[in-house]
Amino acid sequence: MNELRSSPATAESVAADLERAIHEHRLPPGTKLGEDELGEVYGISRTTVRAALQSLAHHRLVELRRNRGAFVAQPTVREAREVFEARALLEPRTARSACQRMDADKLQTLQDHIDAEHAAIDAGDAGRAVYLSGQFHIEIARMADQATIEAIISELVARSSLIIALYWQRRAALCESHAHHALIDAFAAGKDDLAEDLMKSHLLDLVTSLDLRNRTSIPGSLREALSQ
Amino acid sequence: MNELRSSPATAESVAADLERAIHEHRLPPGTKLGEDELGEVYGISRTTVRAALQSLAHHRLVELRRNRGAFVAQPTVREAREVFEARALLEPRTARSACQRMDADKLQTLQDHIDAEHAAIDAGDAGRAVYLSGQFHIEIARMADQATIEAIISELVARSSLIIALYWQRRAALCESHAHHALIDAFAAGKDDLAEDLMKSHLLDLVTSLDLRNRTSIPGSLREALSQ
DNA sequence: GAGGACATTTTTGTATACAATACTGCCGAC
DNA sequence: GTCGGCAGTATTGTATACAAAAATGTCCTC
Repeated sequence: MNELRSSPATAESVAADLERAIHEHRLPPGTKLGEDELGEVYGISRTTVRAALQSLAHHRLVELRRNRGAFVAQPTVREAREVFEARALLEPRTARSACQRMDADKLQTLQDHIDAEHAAIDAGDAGRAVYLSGQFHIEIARMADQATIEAIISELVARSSLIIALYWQRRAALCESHAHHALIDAFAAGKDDLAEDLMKSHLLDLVTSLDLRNRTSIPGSLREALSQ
Repeated sequence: MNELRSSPATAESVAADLERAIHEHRLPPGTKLGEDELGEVYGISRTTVRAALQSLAHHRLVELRRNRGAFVAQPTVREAREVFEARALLEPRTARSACQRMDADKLQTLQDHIDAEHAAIDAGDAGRAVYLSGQFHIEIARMADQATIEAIISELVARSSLIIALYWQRRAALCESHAHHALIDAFAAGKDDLAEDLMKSHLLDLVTSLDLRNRTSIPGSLREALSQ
């Protein structure tokens, strides 16, 4: 995406670029992220690449194996459950707070998000739709005016994106935006109790839409290659 | 602490060492962490030091200012409130889960923690007492068998340690261990509702024991120097 | 022909050298 | 006397070079 930017890429910009690529499933779980390769792509040295990879590793988006290199993380079934457990503790109450601080501008921002989501779905860009769907949750946390919780949710949303890439069973791609619509309605009506409940059940729906049976899709990329 | 270890220090060990030093308030908020200086102390190059500092920066324990260097973080009053807001969302429910999975071994582990805490207090080592007090909370999260939530709480506890260093008003140093005792009792009795409530009020007590008035102790070290 | 050991190659881990940026002290002008 | 600019110094940011580890491919032995 940024191969030919004028100023040299920084560790932060590379990390952001990679994070987005992972988010949008252009870099699927298990992908090897070679340092030389990335350095060549972005026109920077391995030093800077390593800084970016370390940053992503701290967010659990890439796994760093000693003397082996960096790989796009492959959350286990257990991790998947845990991430949504954590989100279930944080997001409903955060949605309530956001509802209490809602105003016309914020409502419009959320509406724009949903519109962009729909546009991505219509364009057949599922990866981008997932990304935007996650951003919707982060935006709500931001509106709750809790920067710390927002940062935590951002991380969990990013990991959720990986989880969706691994465990999503394509049944109804549109159920999500319906839930998001309902949330906006609750926000607009100022019904904070409802917003909290909607978020709670929305997250529950998300988990149940995943295929988290204890099959062996956990470990390395070899299993995936064998199953093809 | 590790100046004369046989094998060379790794980025991880340096990060752990620094984290502990920050935890125990041996490195107070605002302390400059020069790369050359640290490299000399641990007998490693700046490359490794930088990796450790970046790791700590991701956990918000140190602040990285571009072309300025690394400093032990100085959470603002706002951040302090936010950190405890997040803990209030996560820890009570986690204490409940831990209670439901409690057994004799785990109870003993928690009791040992408290004993160590008391020993540190008796020895006048307040820094270590704060560290152990934090570990108590992390241990509970671990017992809830939620690695993801445990990691989040670990980060919040570490930041809480900085907040305590900055905003703690020394009144009753022993109120904490009393709350921890009460929690153990609830665990032993298997009263998960009580455990959840106790954790909730314990966190509330912690916040109220801080001096979070909007005084100007926020920004750089200059303000602190002026007030002395 | 199969298995294991060794050498090769590739890739990461670490240190060092250079460049860029910000800070400190000095000097001159107003 | 104070303010503004300028040079020197120190520290971080980045790149490159070297060392170590792991993976792979080849060859020899059984």
